[in-house]
Amino acid sequence: MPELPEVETVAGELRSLITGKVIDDVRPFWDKSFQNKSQRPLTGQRIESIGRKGKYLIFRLSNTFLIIHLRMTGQLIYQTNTNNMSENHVRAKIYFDDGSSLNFKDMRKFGRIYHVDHDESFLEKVGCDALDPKMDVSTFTKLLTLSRMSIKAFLLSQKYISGLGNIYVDESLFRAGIHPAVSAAEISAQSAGELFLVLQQVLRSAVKNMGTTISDYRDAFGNSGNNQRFLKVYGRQGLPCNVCGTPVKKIKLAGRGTHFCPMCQT
DNA sequence: CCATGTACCTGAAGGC
DNA sequence: TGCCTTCAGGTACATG
Repeated sequence: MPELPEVETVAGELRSLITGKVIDDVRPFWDKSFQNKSQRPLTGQRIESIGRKGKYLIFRLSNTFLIIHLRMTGQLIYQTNTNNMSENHVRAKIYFDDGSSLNFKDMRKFGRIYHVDHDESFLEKVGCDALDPKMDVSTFTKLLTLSRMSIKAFLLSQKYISGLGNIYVDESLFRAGIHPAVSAAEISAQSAGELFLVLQQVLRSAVKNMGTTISDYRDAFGNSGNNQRFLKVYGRQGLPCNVCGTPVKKIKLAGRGTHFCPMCQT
């Protein structure tokens, strides 16, 4: 489920909801969902700030960090005594000393909460975030030349540039007019530059739309996103391309369902 | 280096 | 109604 825009939406909401709160307890209900890699106690630590790198959420605490990846179906729902929330699929709960809590719901149990001493070493293999100012046109263009993978696989791999997933890769390649099977290194500098601008535009407008909900994604209040209304190829297989009318094709590439217009993307 | 398959999980949807 | 297969926003790991 969640890619950069969805994680960014949740991060922004949690920033105003739980920054400054003090953790009373973290309780897992599915053991694998919470991985404690620190000797230090969580109880009594304050949430100092909330950040994000790629699809990872980073809670900076007084002494340690909580790092959360939602994988396919993870949700972080904020709960107070005044709102009621279904307890279905709750895999872990973070309790605060004011009685409120953050609920980690995850139907498929792929998501993880890590408690670690250092965030940077834990995330060192994750590439620069796609919306980080350090990622610019010339950096992106140079990165492409490093790999002969298909551009689809390149963008999905989180080690060069992070935050993109299956939906936004397909949407960006469509808007840039690039066939998903083209090898990254053989894309011209000119068209790599265009791709980068399109990529950022697609991500930014998805953030404005509070993310894309296909089925499971919900924000911290349990609400769906709105960006699914603006998808041009993802999930539109068999329907006419809204630029040229050719039916949108769906193939398997890099192990994932891949949607594209065979006419517009070369 | 790269592509492919499998594993991790649950549930929805489609074919028969 | 039920049974079976396939698929799903992600990633780690094994195998040629």
